[in-house]
Amino acid sequence: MNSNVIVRAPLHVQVAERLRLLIDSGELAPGTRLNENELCQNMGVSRTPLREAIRSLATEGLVELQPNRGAVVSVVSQDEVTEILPIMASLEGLGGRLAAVNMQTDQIKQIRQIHNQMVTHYQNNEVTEYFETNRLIHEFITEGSGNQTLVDTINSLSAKVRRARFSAQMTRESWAKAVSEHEEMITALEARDPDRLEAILIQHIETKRTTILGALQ
Amino acid sequence: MNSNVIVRAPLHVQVAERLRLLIDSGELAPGTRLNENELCQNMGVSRTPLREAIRSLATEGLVELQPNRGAVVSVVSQDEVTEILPIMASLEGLGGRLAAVNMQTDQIKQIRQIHNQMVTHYQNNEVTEYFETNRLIHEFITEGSGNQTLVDTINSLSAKVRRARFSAQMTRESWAKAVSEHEEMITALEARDPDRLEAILIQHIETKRTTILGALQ
DNA sequence: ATAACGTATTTTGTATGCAAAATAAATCCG
DNA sequence: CGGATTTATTTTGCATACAAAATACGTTAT
Repeated sequence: MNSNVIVRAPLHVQVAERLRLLIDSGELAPGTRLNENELCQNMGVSRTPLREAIRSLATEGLVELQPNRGAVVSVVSQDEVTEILPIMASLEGLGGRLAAVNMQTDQIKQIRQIHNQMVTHYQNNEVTEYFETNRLIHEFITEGSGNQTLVDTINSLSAKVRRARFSAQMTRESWAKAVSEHEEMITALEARDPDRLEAILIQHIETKRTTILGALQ
Repeated sequence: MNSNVIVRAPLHVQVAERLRLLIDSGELAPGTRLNENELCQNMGVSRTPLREAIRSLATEGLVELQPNRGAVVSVVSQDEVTEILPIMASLEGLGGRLAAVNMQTDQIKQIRQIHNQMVTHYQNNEVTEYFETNRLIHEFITEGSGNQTLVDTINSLSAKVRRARFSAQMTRESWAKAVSEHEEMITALEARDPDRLEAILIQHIETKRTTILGALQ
Protein backbone atom coordinates (compact mmCIF):
# COMPACT_ATOMS: atom_id res chain seq x y z
CA MET A 1 0.00 0.00 0.00
CA ASN A 2 2.88 2.28 0.82
CA SER A 3 5.89 3.02 -1.31
CA ASN A 4 7.68 5.08 1.32
CA VAL A 5 9.85 2.13 2.09
CA ILE A 6 12.87 3.08 4.07
CA VAL A 7 15.75 1.17 2.62
CA ARG A 8 18.80 1.63 4.72
CA ALA A 9 21.77 0.83 2.56
CA PRO A 10 23.34 -2.56 3.21
CA LEU A 11 26.45 -2.49 5.35
CA HIS A 12 28.79 -3.35 2.52
CA VAL A 13 27.55 -0.36 0.56
CA GLN A 14 28.04 1.98 3.51
CA VAL A 15 31.48 0.54 4.10
CA ALA A 16 32.39 0.98 0.44
CA GLU A 17 31.26 4.58 0.60
CA ARG A 18 33.31 5.22 3.70
CA LEU A 19 36.38 3.59 2.17
CA ARG A 20 36.00 5.61 -1.00
CA LEU A 21 35.94 8.75 1.12
CA LEU A 22 39.03 7.71 3.05
CA ILE A 23 40.91 7.01 -0.16
CA ASP A 24 39.73 10.13 -1.92
CA SER A 25 40.64 12.34 1.01
CA GLY A 26 44.09 10.83 1.08
CA GLU A 27 43.67 9.43 4.58
CA LEU A 28 44.34 6.09 2.98
CA ALA A 29 47.27 7.07 0.82
CA PRO A 30 48.11 5.27 -2.42
CA GLY A 31 50.13 2.17 -1.69
CA THR A 32 48.65 1.64 1.77
CA ARG A 33 47.83 -1.97 2.62
CA LEU A 34 44.27 -2.47 3.77
CA ASN A 35 44.33 -4.53 6.94
CA GLU A 36 40.97 -6.19 7.30
CA ASN A 37 40.97 -6.68 11.06
CA GLU A 38 42.12 -3.15 11.65
CA LEU A 39 39.48 -1.64 9.41
CA CYS A 40 36.81 -3.89 10.92
CA GLN A 41 37.56 -2.67 14.41
CA ASN A 42 37.72 0.89 13.18
CA MET A 43 34.35 0.75 11.51
CA GLY A 44 32.69 -1.67 13.89
CA VAL A 45 31.68 -4.22 11.30
CA SER A 46 32.64 -7.79 10.66
CA ARG A 47 34.95 -8.87 7.89
CA THR A 48 32.27 -10.12 5.52
CA PRO A 49 30.73 -6.78 4.53
CA LEU A 50 34.17 -5.14 4.62
CA ARG A 51 35.54 -7.68 2.17
CA GLU A 52 32.55 -7.30 -0.11
CA ALA A 53 33.16 -3.56 -0.11
CA ILE A 54 36.83 -4.02 -0.90
CA ARG A 55 35.90 -6.21 -3.88
CA SER A 56 33.70 -3.44 -5.16
CA LEU A 57 36.44 -0.87 -4.85
CA ALA A 58 38.76 -3.23 -6.67
CA THR A 59 36.53 -3.37 -9.74
CA GLU A 60 36.28 0.41 -9.54
CA GLY A 61 40.04 0.51 -9.67
CA LEU A 62 40.46 2.29 -6.35
CA VAL A 63 42.29 -0.60 -4.75
CA GLU A 64 44.27 -3.45 -6.18
CA LEU A 65 43.87 -7.03 -5.00
CA GLN A 66 46.93 -9.15 -4.39
CA PRO A 67 45.96 -12.80 -4.00
CA ASN A 68 46.51 -13.98 -0.45
CA ARG A 69 48.05 -10.66 0.38
CA GLY A 70 45.07 -8.42 0.63
CA ALA A 71 44.35 -5.13 -1.04
CA VAL A 72 46.40 -1.99 -1.42
CA VAL A 73 45.20 1.47 -2.34
CA SER A 74 46.10 1.67 -6.00
CA VAL A 75 48.66 4.20 -7.07
CA VAL A 76 47.78 6.34 -10.04
CA SER A 77 50.88 6.35 -12.18
CA GLN A 78 52.00 9.12 -14.45
CA ASP A 79 51.43 6.78 -17.38
CA GLU A 80 47.84 6.24 -16.36
CA VAL A 81 47.17 9.96 -16.08
CA THR A 82 48.74 10.40 -19.50
CA GLU A 83 46.32 7.81 -20.80
CA ILE A 84 43.30 9.30 -19.08
CA LEU A 85 43.62 12.92 -20.15
CA PRO A 86 42.98 12.50 -23.89
CA ILE A 87 39.98 10.34 -23.03
CA MET A 88 38.62 13.02 -20.74
CA ALA A 89 39.23 15.62 -23.43
CA SER A 90 37.23 13.62 -25.90
CA LEU A 91 34.39 12.97 -23.47
CA GLU A 92 34.18 16.45 -22.01
CA GLY A 93 34.21 17.77 -25.55
CA LEU A 94 31.24 15.59 -26.36
CA GLY A 95 29.53 16.62 -23.13
CA GLY A 96 29.98 20.29 -23.91
CA ARG A 97 28.71 19.83 -27.43
CA LEU A 98 25.54 18.23 -26.12
CA ALA A 99 25.20 20.69 -23.26
CA ALA A 100 25.35 23.68 -25.60
CA VAL A 101 22.24 22.34 -27.27
CA ASN A 102 20.39 20.78 -24.36
CA MET A 103 20.93 23.01 -21.36
CA GLN A 104 18.22 25.29 -20.08
CA THR A 105 19.00 28.98 -20.16
CA ASP A 106 18.63 29.36 -16.41
CA GLN A 107 21.05 26.48 -15.88
CA ILE A 108 23.59 28.35 -17.97
CA LYS A 109 23.01 31.43 -15.84
CA GLN A 110 23.69 29.34 -12.78
CA ILE A 111 26.98 28.21 -14.28
CA ARG A 112 27.90 31.81 -14.99
CA GLN A 113 27.39 32.55 -11.30
CA ILE A 114 29.56 29.68 -10.16
CA HIS A 115 32.13 30.80 -12.67
CA ASN A 116 32.15 34.28 -11.14
CA GLN A 117 32.69 32.74 -7.72
CA MET A 118 35.55 30.76 -9.14
CA VAL A 119 37.20 33.84 -10.55
CA THR A 120 36.94 35.50 -7.15
CA HIS A 121 38.61 32.51 -5.52
CA TYR A 122 41.31 32.73 -8.16
CA GLN A 123 41.90 36.40 -7.45
CA ASN A 124 42.00 35.75 -3.71
CA ASN A 125 44.40 32.89 -4.26
CA GLU A 126 42.05 30.45 -2.52
CA VAL A 127 43.26 27.22 -4.07
CA THR A 128 40.93 24.70 -2.46
CA GLU A 129 37.82 26.74 -3.12
CA TYR A 130 38.97 27.40 -6.66
CA PHE A 131 39.33 23.73 -7.42
CA GLU A 132 35.98 22.92 -5.91
CA THR A 133 34.10 25.54 -7.95
CA ASN A 134 36.14 24.51 -10.98
CA ARG A 135 35.12 20.90 -10.53
CA LEU A 136 31.53 21.99 -10.05
CA ILE A 137 31.44 23.86 -13.35
CA HIS A 138 32.76 20.91 -15.30
CA GLU A 139 30.27 18.67 -13.55
CA PHE A 140 27.38 21.01 -14.35
CA ILE A 141 28.31 21.25 -18.01
CA THR A 142 28.69 17.51 -18.31
CA GLU A 143 25.39 16.97 -16.59
CA GLY A 144 23.89 19.50 -18.95
CA SER A 145 24.52 17.01 -21.71
CA GLY A 146 21.60 15.01 -20.35
CA ASN A 147 23.66 11.85 -20.77
CA GLN A 148 24.00 10.13 -17.40
CA THR A 149 26.30 7.40 -18.72
CA LEU A 150 28.62 10.11 -19.97
CA VAL A 151 28.55 11.79 -16.57
CA ASP A 152 29.41 8.53 -14.81
CA THR A 153 32.18 7.68 -17.23
CA ILE A 154 33.82 11.08 -16.92
CA ASN A 155 33.48 11.07 -13.14
CA SER A 156 35.20 7.76 -12.70
CA LEU A 157 38.10 8.88 -14.87
CA SER A 158 38.21 12.30 -13.26
CA ALA A 159 38.43 10.75 -9.81
CA LYS A 160 41.63 8.98 -10.73
CA VAL A 161 43.29 12.12 -12.01
CA ARG A 162 42.20 14.01 -8.94
CA ARG A 163 43.63 11.32 -6.73
CA ALA A 164 47.03 11.92 -8.28
CA ARG A 165 46.91 15.37 -6.66
CA PHE A 166 48.66 17.74 -8.95
CA SER A 167 46.52 20.62 -7.74
CA ALA A 168 49.14 22.03 -5.46
CA GLN A 169 51.83 22.26 -8.09
CA MET A 170 49.95 24.60 -10.40
CA THR A 171 52.03 27.54 -11.57
CA ARG A 172 50.69 31.07 -11.64
CA GLU A 173 50.62 31.23 -15.43
CA SER A 174 48.92 27.88 -16.05
CA TRP A 175 46.37 28.89 -13.49
CA ALA A 176 45.73 32.16 -15.29
CA LYS A 177 45.37 30.31 -18.56
CA ALA A 178 42.90 27.87 -17.05
CA VAL A 179 40.77 30.73 -15.76
CA SER A 180 40.71 32.51 -19.09
CA GLU A 181 39.76 29.26 -20.83
CA HIS A 182 36.90 28.93 -18.39
CA GLU A 183 35.75 32.40 -19.31
CA GLU A 184 35.68 31.32 -22.96
CA MET A 185 33.81 28.16 -22.05
CA ILE A 186 30.99 30.03 -20.41
CA THR A 187 30.82 32.49 -23.28
CA ALA A 188 30.53 29.67 -25.80
CA LEU A 189 27.87 28.06 -23.66
CA GLU A 190 25.87 31.26 -23.46
CA ALA A 191 26.18 31.58 -27.22
CA ARG A 192 25.07 27.93 -27.46
CA ASP A 193 27.92 27.19 -29.80
CA PRO A 194 28.60 23.43 -29.61
CA ASP A 195 31.65 23.39 -31.89
CA ARG A 196 33.32 26.19 -30.04
CA LEU A 197 32.57 24.81 -26.58
CA GLU A 198 33.84 21.41 -27.61
CA ALA A 199 37.06 22.89 -28.94
CA ILE A 200 37.65 24.92 -25.80
CA LEU A 201 37.02 21.98 -23.50
CA ILE A 202 39.48 19.87 -25.43
CA GLN A 203 42.02 22.68 -25.38
CA HIS A 204 41.37 23.14 -21.66
CA ILE A 205 42.34 19.57 -20.93
CA GLU A 206 45.40 19.96 -23.10
CA THR A 207 46.41 22.83 -20.81
CA LYS A 208 45.78 20.59 -17.84
CA ARG A 209 47.97 17.93 -19.40
CA THR A 210 50.84 20.35 -19.87
CA THR A 211 50.50 21.54 -16.29
CA ILE A 212 50.39 18.05 -14.87
CA LEU A 213 53.25 16.63 -16.86
CA GLY A 214 55.27 19.74 -16.16
CA ALA A 215 54.72 19.23 -12.45
CA LEU A 216 55.52 15.54 -12.60
CA GLN A 217 59.06 15.19 -13.87
CA MET B 1 65.07 -16.73 -5.37
CA ASN B 2 62.31 -17.65 -7.71
CA SER B 3 59.76 -15.35 -9.25
CA ASN B 4 57.88 -18.08 -11.08
CA VAL B 5 55.15 -17.86 -8.50
CA ILE B 6 52.00 -19.58 -9.60
CA VAL B 7 49.10 -17.41 -8.52
CA ARG B 8 45.86 -19.20 -9.02
CA ALA B 9 43.13 -16.60 -9.13
CA PRO B 10 41.06 -16.28 -5.96
CA LEU B 11 37.73 -18.03 -6.05
CA HIS B 12 35.68 -14.85 -6.10
CA VAL B 13 37.55 -13.74 -9.22
CA GLN B 14 36.90 -17.04 -10.95
CA VAL B 15 33.26 -16.90 -9.94
CA ALA B 16 32.95 -13.34 -11.23
CA GLU B 17 34.44 -14.43 -14.53
CA ARG B 18 32.04 -17.31 -14.84
CA LEU B 19 29.07 -15.11 -13.98
CA ARG B 20 30.16 -12.53 -16.53
CA LEU B 21 30.23 -15.28 -19.12
CA LEU B 22 26.80 -16.54 -18.16
CA ILE B 23 25.36 -13.05 -18.39
CA ASP B 24 27.13 -12.19 -21.59
CA SER B 25 26.03 -15.40 -23.26
CA GLY B 26 22.46 -14.73 -22.28
CA GLU B 27 22.19 -17.86 -20.17
CA LEU B 28 21.41 -15.48 -17.37
CA ALA B 29 19.00 -13.21 -19.18
CA PRO B 30 18.44 -9.57 -18.20
CA GLY B 31 15.99 -9.36 -15.34
CA THR B 32 16.86 -12.76 -13.91
CA ARG B 33 17.11 -12.89 -10.14
CA LEU B 34 20.40 -14.34 -8.92
CA ASN B 35 19.61 -16.97 -6.34
CA GLU B 36 22.66 -17.38 -4.18
CA ASN B 37 22.06 -20.92 -2.97
CA GLU B 38 21.25 -22.13 -6.43
CA LEU B 39 24.37 -20.59 -7.96
CA CYS B 40 26.48 -21.89 -5.08
CA GLN B 41 25.36 -25.45 -5.68
CA ASN B 42 25.80 -25.01 -9.39
CA MET B 43 29.35 -23.77 -9.13
CA GLY B 44 30.33 -25.74 -6.07
CA VAL B 45 31.43 -22.81 -3.96
CA SER B 46 30.17 -21.30 -0.75
CA ARG B 47 28.18 -18.11 -0.59
CA THR B 48 31.04 -15.91 0.56
CA PRO B 49 33.07 -15.85 -2.68
CA LEU B 50 29.89 -15.85 -4.71
CA ARG B 51 28.61 -12.78 -2.95
CA GLU B 52 31.94 -11.03 -3.34
CA ALA B 53 31.76 -11.75 -7.06
CA ILE B 54 28.23 -10.41 -7.27
CA ARG B 55 29.36 -7.17 -5.62
CA SER B 56 32.03 -6.81 -8.26
CA LEU B 57 29.57 -7.33 -11.06
CA ALA B 58 27.32 -4.76 -9.46
CA THR B 59 29.97 -2.06 -9.62
CA GLU B 60 30.61 -3.10 -13.21
CA GLY B 61 26.92 -2.52 -13.84
CA LEU B 62 26.20 -6.06 -14.99
CA VAL B 63 23.85 -6.75 -12.12
CA GLU B 64 21.77 -4.52 -9.91
CA LEU B 65 21.57 -4.91 -6.15
CA GLN B 66 18.23 -4.71 -4.42
CA PRO B 67 18.65 -4.42 -0.65
CA ASN B 68 17.43 -7.56 1.09
CA ARG B 69 16.24 -8.85 -2.21
CA GLY B 70 19.41 -9.93 -3.87
CA ALA B 71 20.73 -9.11 -7.29
CA VAL B 72 19.13 -9.17 -10.72
CA VAL B 73 20.85 -9.18 -14.07
CA SER B 74 20.56 -5.58 -15.15
CA VAL B 75 18.47 -4.81 -18.17
CA VAL B 76 20.02 -2.57 -20.76
CA SER B 77 17.32 -0.14 -21.74
CA GLN B 78 16.92 1.53 -25.08
CA ASP B 79 17.64 4.84 -23.36
CA GLU B 80 20.91 3.54 -22.05
CA VAL B 81 21.99 2.31 -25.45
CA THR B 82 21.06 5.68 -26.88
CA GLU B 83 23.32 7.26 -24.28
CA ILE B 84 26.18 4.88 -24.85
CA LEU B 85 26.50 5.08 -28.62
CA PRO B 86 27.67 8.69 -28.93
CA ILE B 87 30.18 8.00 -26.18
CA MET B 88 31.50 4.99 -28.05
CA ALA B 89 31.65 7.03 -31.24
CA SER B 90 33.75 9.63 -29.53
CA LEU B 91 36.06 7.09 -27.91
CA GLU B 92 36.47 4.83 -30.92
CA GLY B 93 37.18 7.92 -32.95
CA LEU B 94 39.93 8.86 -30.56
CA GLY B 95 41.22 5.29 -30.56
CA GLY B 96 41.38 5.20 -34.36
CA ARG B 97 43.12 8.54 -34.46
CA LEU B 98 45.81 7.27 -32.13
CA ALA B 99 46.01 3.88 -33.82
CA ALA B 100 46.60 5.43 -37.23
CA VAL B 101 49.75 6.97 -35.81
CA ASN B 102 50.91 4.30 -33.39
CA MET B 103 50.16 0.95 -34.97
CA GLN B 104 52.92 -1.19 -36.45
CA THR B 105 52.63 -1.91 -40.13
CA ASP B 106 52.42 -5.66 -39.61
CA GLN B 107 49.61 -5.16 -37.13
CA ILE B 108 47.71 -3.26 -39.81
CA LYS B 109 48.32 -6.13 -42.21
CA GLN B 110 46.89 -8.48 -39.62
CA ILE B 111 43.76 -6.36 -39.39
CA ARG B 112 43.43 -6.41 -43.15
CA GLN B 113 43.44 -10.21 -42.98
CA ILE B 114 40.76 -10.33 -40.31
CA HIS B 115 38.79 -7.85 -42.36
CA ASN B 116 38.98 -10.16 -45.38
CA GLN B 117 37.71 -13.01 -43.23
CA MET B 118 34.87 -10.81 -42.09
CA VAL B 119 33.89 -9.99 -45.65
CA THR B 120 33.81 -13.70 -46.45
CA HIS B 121 31.54 -14.33 -43.49
CA TYR B 122 29.33 -11.50 -44.71
CA GLN B 123 29.12 -12.99 -48.18
CA ASN B 124 28.35 -16.43 -46.76
CA ASN B 125 25.72 -14.91 -44.52
CA GLU B 126 27.44 -16.29 -41.41
CA VAL B 127 26.10 -13.86 -38.85
CA THR B 128 27.78 -15.11 -35.69
CA GLU B 129 31.20 -15.36 -37.30
CA TYR B 130 30.70 -11.96 -38.90
CA PHE B 131 30.00 -10.30 -35.58
CA GLU B 132 32.94 -12.00 -33.94
CA THR B 133 35.44 -10.88 -36.58
CA ASN B 134 33.80 -7.46 -36.59
CA ARG B 135 34.28 -7.16 -32.85
CA LEU B 136 37.85 -8.35 -33.24
CA ILE B 137 38.70 -5.63 -35.74
CA HIS B 138 37.33 -2.89 -33.53
CA GLU B 139 39.22 -4.36 -30.59
CA PHE B 140 42.47 -4.50 -32.55
CA ILE B 141 42.19 -0.93 -33.74
CA THR B 142 41.41 0.31 -30.26
CA GLU B 143 44.30 -1.64 -28.83
CA GLY B 144 46.46 -0.15 -31.54
CA SER B 145 45.96 3.18 -29.83
CA GLY B 146 48.33 1.98 -27.15
CA ASN B 147 45.99 3.40 -24.53
CA GLN B 148 44.90 0.61 -22.21
CA THR B 149 42.52 2.80 -20.22
CA LEU B 150 40.79 3.67 -23.47
CA VAL B 151 40.53 -0.02 -24.35
CA ASP B 152 39.00 -0.84 -20.97
CA THR B 153 36.55 2.05 -21.11
CA ILE B 154 35.33 1.15 -24.58
CA ASN B 155 35.08 -2.53 -23.73
CA SER B 156 32.90 -1.96 -20.72
CA LEU B 157 30.54 0.25 -22.74
CA SER B 158 30.61 -2.10 -25.70
CA ALA B 159 29.66 -5.03 -23.50
CA LYS B 160 26.44 -3.30 -22.51
CA VAL B 161 25.42 -2.59 -26.07
CA ARG B 162 26.22 -6.15 -27.09
CA ARG B 163 24.13 -7.43 -24.23
CA ALA B 164 21.14 -5.63 -25.67
CA ARG B 165 21.41 -8.04 -28.64
CA PHE B 166 20.36 -6.18 -31.72
CA SER B 167 22.59 -8.34 -33.88
CA ALA B 168 19.80 -10.54 -35.09
CA GLN B 169 17.66 -7.71 -36.35
CA MET B 170 20.20 -6.30 -38.79
CA THR B 171 18.73 -5.62 -42.21
CA ARG B 172 20.52 -6.59 -45.38
CA GLU B 173 21.21 -2.98 -46.36
CA SER B 174 22.52 -1.79 -43.01
CA TRP B 175 24.75 -4.83 -43.01
CA ALA B 176 26.11 -3.95 -46.45
CA LYS B 177 26.74 -0.41 -45.31
CA ALA B 178 28.60 -1.57 -42.25
CA VAL B 179 30.84 -3.78 -44.36
CA SER B 180 31.68 -1.00 -46.80
CA GLU B 181 32.46 1.32 -43.88
CA HIS B 182 34.81 -1.30 -42.58
CA GLU B 183 36.55 -1.41 -45.93
CA GLU B 184 37.05 2.36 -45.68
CA MET B 185 38.33 2.01 -42.14
CA ILE B 186 41.08 -0.37 -43.11
CA THR B 187 42.02 1.78 -46.09
CA ALA B 188 42.34 4.85 -43.88
CA LEU B 189 44.39 2.84 -41.42
CA GLU B 190 46.73 1.62 -44.15
CA ALA B 191 47.07 5.20 -45.32
CA ARG B 192 47.75 6.18 -41.69
CA ASP B 193 45.23 8.96 -41.96
CA PRO B 194 44.03 9.78 -38.41
CA ASP B 195 41.43 12.37 -39.37
CA ARG B 196 39.84 10.09 -41.92
CA LEU B 197 39.85 7.03 -39.70
CA GLU B 198 38.34 9.00 -36.85
CA ALA B 199 35.60 10.34 -39.10
CA ILE B 200 34.77 6.89 -40.47
CA LEU B 201 34.64 5.30 -37.02
CA ILE B 202 32.27 7.98 -35.81
CA GLN B 203 30.14 7.57 -38.93
CA HIS B 204 30.24 3.81 -38.44
CA ILE B 205 28.71 4.08 -35.01
CA GLU B 206 26.12 6.47 -36.36
CA THR B 207 25.15 3.70 -38.77
CA LYS B 208 24.99 1.31 -35.87
CA ARG B 209 22.74 3.73 -34.01
CA THR B 210 20.33 3.95 -36.92
CA THR B 211 20.26 0.17 -37.22
CA ILE B 212 19.66 -0.37 -33.56
CA LEU B 213 17.00 2.25 -33.11
CA GLY B 214 15.33 1.05 -36.27
CA ALA B 215 15.19 -2.45 -34.85
CA LEU B 216 13.94 -1.30 -31.49
CA GLN B 217 10.63 0.45 -32.00
C1' DA C 1 -14.37 -17.34 -4.61
C1' DT C 2 -11.44 -13.87 -2.97
C1' DA C 3 -9.32 -10.67 0.15
C1' DA C 4 -6.90 -10.31 4.35
C1' DC C 5 -4.40 -12.09 7.89
C1' DG C 6 -1.06 -15.04 10.16
C1' DT C 7 2.31 -18.69 9.87
C1' DA C 8 5.99 -21.38 7.60
C1' DT C 9 9.69 -21.40 4.40
C1' DT C 10 13.01 -19.46 1.73
C1' DT C 11 16.53 -16.06 0.94
C1' DT C 12 19.42 -12.52 2.04
C1' DG C 13 22.66 -10.03 5.39
C1' DT C 14 26.13 -10.34 8.79
C1' DA C 15 29.12 -12.62 12.10
C1' DT C 16 32.11 -16.15 13.39
C1' DG C 17 35.30 -20.13 12.83
C1' DC C 18 38.81 -22.77 10.69
C1' DA C 19 42.46 -23.77 7.23
C1' DA C 20 46.07 -22.06 4.21
C1' DA C 21 49.16 -18.71 3.00
C1' DA C 22 52.19 -14.98 4.16
C1' DT C 23 54.84 -12.37 7.39
C1' DA C 24 57.53 -11.91 11.53
C1' DA C 25 60.36 -13.91 15.04
C1' DA C 26 63.53 -17.04 16.80
C1' DT C 27 66.89 -20.49 16.42
C1' DC C 28 70.71 -22.64 14.40
C1' DC C 29 74.89 -22.93 11.77
C1' DG C 30 78.77 -20.93 9.26
C1' DC D 1 78.15 -11.42 13.90
C1' DG D 2 75.44 -12.54 9.55
C1' DG D 3 72.71 -15.44 6.82
C1' DA D 4 69.75 -19.27 6.30
C1' DT D 5 66.22 -22.25 8.19
C1' DT D 6 62.68 -23.41 11.21
C1' DT D 7 58.93 -22.04 14.21
C1' DA D 8 55.40 -18.86 15.76
C1' DT D 9 52.14 -15.26 14.71
C1' DT D 10 49.43 -12.73 11.87
C1' DT D 11 46.45 -12.21 7.92
C1' DT D 12 43.89 -13.66 4.27
C1' DG D 13 40.49 -16.94 1.96
C1' DC D 14 36.64 -19.71 2.31
C1' DA D 15 32.88 -22.12 4.65
C1' DT D 16 29.43 -22.36 7.90
C1' DA D 17 26.01 -20.58 11.31
C1' DC D 18 22.65 -17.57 12.88
C1' DA D 19 19.46 -13.45 12.57
C1' DA D 20 16.44 -10.55 9.90
C1' DA D 21 13.91 -9.72 6.04
C1' DA D 22 11.13 -11.16 2.24
C1' DT D 23 8.35 -14.50 -0.09
C1' DA D 24 5.16 -18.30 -0.28
C1' DC D 25 1.58 -20.78 1.73
C1' DG D 26 -2.54 -21.84 4.07
C1' DT D 27 -6.34 -20.50 6.79
C1' DT D 28 -10.19 -17.80 7.91
C1' DA D 29 -13.72 -14.53 7.19
C1' DT D 30 -16.50 -11.94 4.21
